[in-house]
Amino acid sequence: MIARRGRPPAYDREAALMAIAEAFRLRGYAAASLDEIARAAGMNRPSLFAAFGNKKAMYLAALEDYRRRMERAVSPALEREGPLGDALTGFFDAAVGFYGEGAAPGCLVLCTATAEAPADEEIAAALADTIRGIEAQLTARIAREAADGEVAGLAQLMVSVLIGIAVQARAGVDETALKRFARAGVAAALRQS
Amino acid sequence: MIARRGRPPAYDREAALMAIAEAFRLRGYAAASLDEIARAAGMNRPSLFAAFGNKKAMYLAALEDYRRRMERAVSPALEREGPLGDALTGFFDAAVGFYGEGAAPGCLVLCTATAEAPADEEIAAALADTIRGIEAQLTARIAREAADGEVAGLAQLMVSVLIGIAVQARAGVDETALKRFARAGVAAALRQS
DNA sequence: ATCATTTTGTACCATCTTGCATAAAATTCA
DNA sequence: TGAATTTTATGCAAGATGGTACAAAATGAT
Repeated sequence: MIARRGRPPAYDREAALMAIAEAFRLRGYAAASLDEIARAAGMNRPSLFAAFGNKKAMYLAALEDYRRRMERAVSPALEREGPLGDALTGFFDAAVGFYGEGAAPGCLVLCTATAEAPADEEIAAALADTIRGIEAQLTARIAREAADGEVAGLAQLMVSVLIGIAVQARAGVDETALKRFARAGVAAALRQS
Repeated sequence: MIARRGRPPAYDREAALMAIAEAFRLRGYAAASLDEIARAAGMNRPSLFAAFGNKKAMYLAALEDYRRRMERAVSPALEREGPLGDALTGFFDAAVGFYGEGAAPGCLVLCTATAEAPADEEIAAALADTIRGIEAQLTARIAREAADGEVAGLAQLMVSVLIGIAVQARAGVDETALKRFARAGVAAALRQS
């Protein structure tokens, strides 16, 4: 433990970042005020600024953090050995669970960054990177089992299923329906591959 | 033509509503200011309020109008007689074209209402209704050709492809890639049905 | 021509928002 | 104990925002 001088921070950076992400997820980027965010994080505004920079920097940090947490939540199921269909089903079940956590359902990136993307290059880049990252991970996993010519198409289809889950969770579709839907999608896509 | 008393309006209601929808699509609901909206519509704020009500009423009217225009743009291709695959491909091509129009790509409903849905019941209802409407239309068309047991799953998969197109268009994916992706999705989903 | 009616346009207000300045508080080091 | 350092907390300032009041303008009716 390195002894730092000065008054010690009263907040835990990881917990604060998660609370910030939750605040943005509940209200969207533009509608979330710094007062709300500060209250959610248990900090006051000057501390927020000192720790994370201005509102956009907070949002970009929240997007990045959320993406990492999402990956930690869904990767184990996807990377598990065994039939591709089981891995994909496990992946989507984990995603449904992850998107259902917290005060508001849906994906922070896919449901709030979309609103701001055309007006802000960095947010658009974060959105595009997140989708590309998901597609890359799905592609790598699918390539272990499927025929070469079908990998890209299958991966893109699975990306759409994930996006569909994120958006429909936001629209109020309950978790069991989303899981059933994911299973049907996987079954339809893998039929005779 | 009914002769109305008083000074005649200087705006065309349909054109104004379309401009309002475009303004919201470019910036999202919360970030779009009434000044921007008024400028886009070629009206000033008092006229805007008189014509469409407050900001949320404007947004709900824009969502409804956008949904109608979307339906007009994609229905003909979907309802055309012939192989289901061709109908679906035509539907998605039309959707890609529709989502690519205007100043910002992506779907007004699927890319901006998602941000506000948890904080506003009416917007959430508009989002859910739009998705349900699309699903119903796809279900009806698919039921004309596919086996009973597969209709629902196929329709849900196609809903996801559409949502995936909307979001990925917003993320900057170009139209040819989106159309290719839609074709691959249709092919994968219809294989051996 | 005058009045009633409806829309337009300017200006305005109250509120909220972002971001920061500044002083108090809590800690380490000498 | 006192100086240095870092965080917290109160509060403030500049600007943007949603919404409206009110007078001018443009039309139909009498």
